[in-house]
Amino acid sequence: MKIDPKNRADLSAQIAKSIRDAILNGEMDVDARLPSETELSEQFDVSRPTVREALKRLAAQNLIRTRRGASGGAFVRRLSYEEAYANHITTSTLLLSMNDVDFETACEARFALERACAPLSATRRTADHLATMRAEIHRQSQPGLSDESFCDSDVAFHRALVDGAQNPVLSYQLAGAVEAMQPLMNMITFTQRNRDMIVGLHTRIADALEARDAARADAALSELTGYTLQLGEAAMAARAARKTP
Amino acid sequence: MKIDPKNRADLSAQIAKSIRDAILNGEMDVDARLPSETELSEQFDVSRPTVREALKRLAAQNLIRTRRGASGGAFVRRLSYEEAYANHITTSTLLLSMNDVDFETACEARFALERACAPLSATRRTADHLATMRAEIHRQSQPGLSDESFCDSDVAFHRALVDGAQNPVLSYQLAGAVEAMQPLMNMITFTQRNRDMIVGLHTRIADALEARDAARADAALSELTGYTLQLGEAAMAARAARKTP
DNA sequence: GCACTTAAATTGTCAGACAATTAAACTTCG
DNA sequence: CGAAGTTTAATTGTCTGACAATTTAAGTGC
Repeated sequence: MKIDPKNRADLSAQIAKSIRDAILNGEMDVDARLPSETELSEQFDVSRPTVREALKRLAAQNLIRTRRGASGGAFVRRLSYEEAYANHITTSTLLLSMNDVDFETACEARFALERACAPLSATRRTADHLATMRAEIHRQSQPGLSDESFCDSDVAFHRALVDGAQNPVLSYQLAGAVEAMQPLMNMITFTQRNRDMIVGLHTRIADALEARDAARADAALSELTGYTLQLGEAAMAARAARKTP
Repeated sequence: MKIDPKNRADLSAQIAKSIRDAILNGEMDVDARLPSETELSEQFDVSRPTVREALKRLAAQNLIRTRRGASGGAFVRRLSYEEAYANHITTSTLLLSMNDVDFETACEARFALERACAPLSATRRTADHLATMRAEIHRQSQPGLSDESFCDSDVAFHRALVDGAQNPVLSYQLAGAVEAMQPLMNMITFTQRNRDMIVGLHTRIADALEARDAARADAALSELTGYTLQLGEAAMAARAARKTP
């Protein structure tokens, strides 16, 4: 396949990179079998544990899967949407939490992207998408719902909105923005008045999509953006005040 | 830290998951040191190679970094934007290529997201962003430029547009959509007439952003969307015709 | 007090072995 | 001959023990 320079530093990382590049460059098709660990160790002139560490790196990125037994081995794996979603969401969440992204920035990004989906969703949403949105609105209206469940439902509502655009690439990119916001949203305490307001806006969005009215959907989303921003800033201010009284 | 159930299957994956969850749940702060490999192997009651495979999985996801020597070890790593970008882009590219996403879908997603950035970029773009865009426009006008270089420049132009929104979260999410399109764009042969048309639209976008005119920017982007779609479909049709003559 | 040496801790790598799993080849019996 | 069961070979998963490389800290001599 490919060899390493004389550089004897971080062998497993080098080997992993070498194989990863081969996959990314399309030199290996989906479901192609990699050489066995023993063969790889001979090819790269390293020990089997080192090869194994390299393969585990690739497995961690969902690039390969392994099977034991005769005619087993490591195989190039088709990256599914579901896995990519999950990966994207954890990375986005981590990125936001580790880099102290402020609520305003995350919120702005999320709603800007959602508004990009709205016109497409107005055209293409199915009855299923609408039903999901209505169901989530109903759930959000239940009294005694915890803040966390309210947020969950909020995410589900917006996910349905985005999925309504019927563009998997869009859904994939949006998932990162919408889901990664959740930890930040969870810091907010939603009073009954807040919830009523949000439910009202959600209803307006659903109504607009039902009527296939992109402009009205956009207007409601715009209002929701402003309102969420307002709630978030109040929550952040309260939080800051508690920390330095 | 945390232990495994009696389940003796895929030990290294289990251990990796256990540690990853601890990091994601915020149980370990950035730069916190994990126990040494020997300690971990005792804690989880497995051998050191198994622990090492688990750690390599985490390293592959940029969750930890390791240092040799006394007071070395594995440390929780702050995920930087640059790394997350790179990760996001390779995943997006792989996802598109492995799942045979058609040009239309990818293109639609990309421009929908870009149009979401345009209004913000019109408000916030700096002279630097404008300068980058102008420079790339100039580069695109050079005669004798290869198709690949033209695409590179196109990506750089659009990246500047997105960065102009001054929202790192937005830039991060957009990077996946814009860069992942490149392999698809590279299938297109850009004639001089195509290029003139695109350069013209780019100029209109840059002019609009310079004038901080969101509506004009949006209009130009909309036209560019249609034109790119048209080029792409022609290229895909030609490609299909070549395959089955 | 400062430069140098030594020691200790830790990851990186290696070699060889055995267990677990799987598919194919082989054998046996109806 | 065919089918069911058995053996065998290939491959990954794990373990043990060892040594090398690297880095920090402690000690030592002047």
